[in-house]
Amino acid sequence: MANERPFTGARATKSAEPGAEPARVDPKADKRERILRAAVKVFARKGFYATRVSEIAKAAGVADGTIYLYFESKDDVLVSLFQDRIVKLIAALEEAIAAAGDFDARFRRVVELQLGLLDGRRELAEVVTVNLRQSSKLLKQYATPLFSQYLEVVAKLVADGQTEGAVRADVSPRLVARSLYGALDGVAMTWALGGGEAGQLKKAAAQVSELFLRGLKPGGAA
Amino acid sequence: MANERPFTGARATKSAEPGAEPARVDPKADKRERILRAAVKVFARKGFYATRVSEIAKAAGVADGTIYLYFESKDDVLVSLFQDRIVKLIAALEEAIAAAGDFDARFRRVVELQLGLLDGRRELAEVVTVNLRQSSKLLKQYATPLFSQYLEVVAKLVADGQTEGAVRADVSPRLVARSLYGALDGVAMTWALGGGEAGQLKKAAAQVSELFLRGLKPGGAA
Amino acid sequence: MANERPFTGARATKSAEPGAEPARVDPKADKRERILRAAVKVFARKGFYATRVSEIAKAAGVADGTIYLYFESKDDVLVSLFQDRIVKLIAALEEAIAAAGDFDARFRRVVELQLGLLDGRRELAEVVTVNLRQSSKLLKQYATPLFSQYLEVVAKLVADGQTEGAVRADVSPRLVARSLYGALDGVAMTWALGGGEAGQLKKAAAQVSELFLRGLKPGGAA
Amino acid sequence: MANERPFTGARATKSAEPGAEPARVDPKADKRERILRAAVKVFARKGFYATRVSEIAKAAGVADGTIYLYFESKDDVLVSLFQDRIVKLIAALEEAIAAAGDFDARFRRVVELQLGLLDGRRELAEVVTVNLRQSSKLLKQYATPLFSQYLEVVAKLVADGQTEGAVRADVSPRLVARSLYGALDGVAMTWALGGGEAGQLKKAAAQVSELFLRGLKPGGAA
DNA sequence: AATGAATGAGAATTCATTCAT
DNA sequence: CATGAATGAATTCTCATTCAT
Repeated sequence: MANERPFTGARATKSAEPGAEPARVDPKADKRERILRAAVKVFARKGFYATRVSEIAKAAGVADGTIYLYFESKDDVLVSLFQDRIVKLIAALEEAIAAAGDFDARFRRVVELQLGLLDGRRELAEVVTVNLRQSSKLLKQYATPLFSQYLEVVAKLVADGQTEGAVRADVSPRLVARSLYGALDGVAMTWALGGGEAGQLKKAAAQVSELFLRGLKPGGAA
Repeated sequence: MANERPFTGARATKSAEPGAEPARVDPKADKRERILRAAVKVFARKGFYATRVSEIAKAAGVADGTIYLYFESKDDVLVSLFQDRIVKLIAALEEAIAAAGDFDARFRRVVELQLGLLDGRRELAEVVTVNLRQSSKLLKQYATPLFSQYLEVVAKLVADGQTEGAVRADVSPRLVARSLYGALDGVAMTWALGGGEAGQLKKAAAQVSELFLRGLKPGGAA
Repeated sequence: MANERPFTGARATKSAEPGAEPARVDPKADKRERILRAAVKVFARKGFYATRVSEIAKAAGVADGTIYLYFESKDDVLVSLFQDRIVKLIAALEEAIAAAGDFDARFRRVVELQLGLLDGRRELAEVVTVNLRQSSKLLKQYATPLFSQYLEVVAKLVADGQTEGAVRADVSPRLVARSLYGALDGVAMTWALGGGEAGQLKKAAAQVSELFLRGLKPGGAA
Repeated sequence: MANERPFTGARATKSAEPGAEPARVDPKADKRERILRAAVKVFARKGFYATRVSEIAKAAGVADGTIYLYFESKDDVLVSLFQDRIVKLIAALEEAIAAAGDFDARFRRVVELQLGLLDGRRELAEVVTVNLRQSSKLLKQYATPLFSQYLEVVAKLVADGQTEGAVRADVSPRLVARSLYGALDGVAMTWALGGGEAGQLKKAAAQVSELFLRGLKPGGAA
């Protein structure tokens, strides 16, 4: 029961990223990935707490003890899942925002990106929308900073939209970010808990984008 | 080893409230309430899984065993929390929607209602937005039907708005309901995990309403 | 919550003894045996229900959890004790009966065998005569088939005696088997609950054999 | 958890036998009987340990707490069952033995008496042969003296038979008593755990008597 | 006497984690 | 690196018993 580990990016993971592009996945990263992928499957089916470490091990085709060569603890598996994902997501969002286009185009890309990453991956979506809230440790210790960073990126986009005149001045960018996060999370969760049919999230993305963009447009009181 | 209890409103609680206003809280309901209130406090602080039944008992000022006179299990405490709340919420929403006013007014009331019920109750908000997703049993067995009912109510409101011509015909009412739920949930969660300062949720409600109402208004492509 | 396991010889034990003489006790069987032997001691002293699993573990020199690597439950420890014993007993009885000799000789061997296996093992005798009746599960689920098999073996011996003319035709072999079982059980129980002095059971065996053999002999109404 | 109470006939039972013949059962004794009768039913069905005090109460049609007005504890219910029964049995045996007749007649009456008291009462027979061995307290604290007394009565009968010349001199009366007890117990137990069909025990009694009487008869080595 | 709600000690079992091989 | 047997702390829930009514 290792407790109160302050947030740092470093963890048990011994895969000492040897710089360079990860063109060639080394066997270690390979096994780590295999474990994470197995964890997603099992978490989605049984929830974080009901999942036994031995089940993850079995699903990954490794021995129980092997999990601990790549992760500090069961919690750490979930934390890693979260971090791997959100770090990549933030990077992708920043890239999408940095690319050419007006506010609407950038906003649409942001929405599409987030739902697109989950479309066709029902299990991952369930883990992201449900299971990530199941570890108190993750929530209270690791999630906040990265989550705030995520919100900042979106809030920045909206604020820039205001500067450009593409967004009403009387909305709080941060609140829009929180609402958008929530809307996308809610849409993905209901999708995952329902059938999780491929393609539907992409379609939903267009509607959500439209809804928010119209909602943010200047002029004409509601 | 009573398992797989199909969803029914009935639970361990033996207090068969015979309608009428709860003018005179019978001691039983009183104790049940005390336990639920204590559970909210502890769940919010430690999360559902990290919460010990004995902690709830202590916080409620009863013996451990007493919990089991009113609830079937620890899970059932959370389930009850959820049910008590969502049943009341749905009723309140239906009332709010049935009251006079155009679509905009009704929509605003729906939003205000939901955030208003949480404003000033940080702990409850945290339980509702975070902890309710922590019991797999709740999620997979109890939540779905009631949650669907909730979505239906909101979707119906939107669909009626379309009939009235107050809402664009090209949005899916159900998707709007899912988005709105998510947005409100996201706003409440970030509020609760942040300070949870009283009054802020109410203010947020106005902005979220505005955002959605504008987003739903017919005419002028985004 | 694995329940209602139908009777099979297979249990938690993973040690698949591949026949052969146990010349080389594998560590697993070794530990299982250690646990069973410890259980006999503790059951005899405190009774099945008053015995704590932790007491068995302590007496066996293993951790509490280790018990569960070899047995499904506390009940299963008793069940295993019973099965291991009665299976061996039945085999030994069949062997004793198959060996040369007239009915009297075979009957005497059967009696000596049963009391001989307990003589000098007071604790085991107490467990067999008293504690085995303490688990309802054992009694109602596992014991019956094997116990019936035991009765059959003895009844068969008596029936064959009738064929040979060594036993009165007007007794029910099955009833004789039930009576003999009871008599031996009663003698062993009173012996165990009294001092359990070594050698006494053997002596009792001769008298009990004599009593039954004379009782079964044809001719001369009682 | 009242412990180590030395054996005395007195227990919680407040029904202060008011001398006189129990011609008119007072309501108190009535309720005590009701509870005992209910206990027999439940013990037979579920075993002593698996039986809940509340189940006995329910079966007896009284409140849980009422049990404790008539008995000190759950153990005491079983102990009382045992004592009530064995005291009456011993008295009846002594009476049967005191009555006119030769050894054979008296022996037959003794056997008939014991099996006759159980014939047609399957549940009682199960309780007597199985459940009475389930309370360590009963076994180790209360049963021994009364059980010894029972054995003495039978042993005395056999010893007297030897004096009369009706029984071989080379048998131990005490061992015969132990064997007979066991045989009757075994017959009754197998009867109870099997169907427990009425009438069969009486028939068995004749055969068991015959078996033992022939076995005890002097003359002609086995 | 009778009730039954409340108590709280108690115990079987689970399972994350370790570490000898 | 990998394994998986062993550990033992930790926790839910049960149920005999009490006692205010």
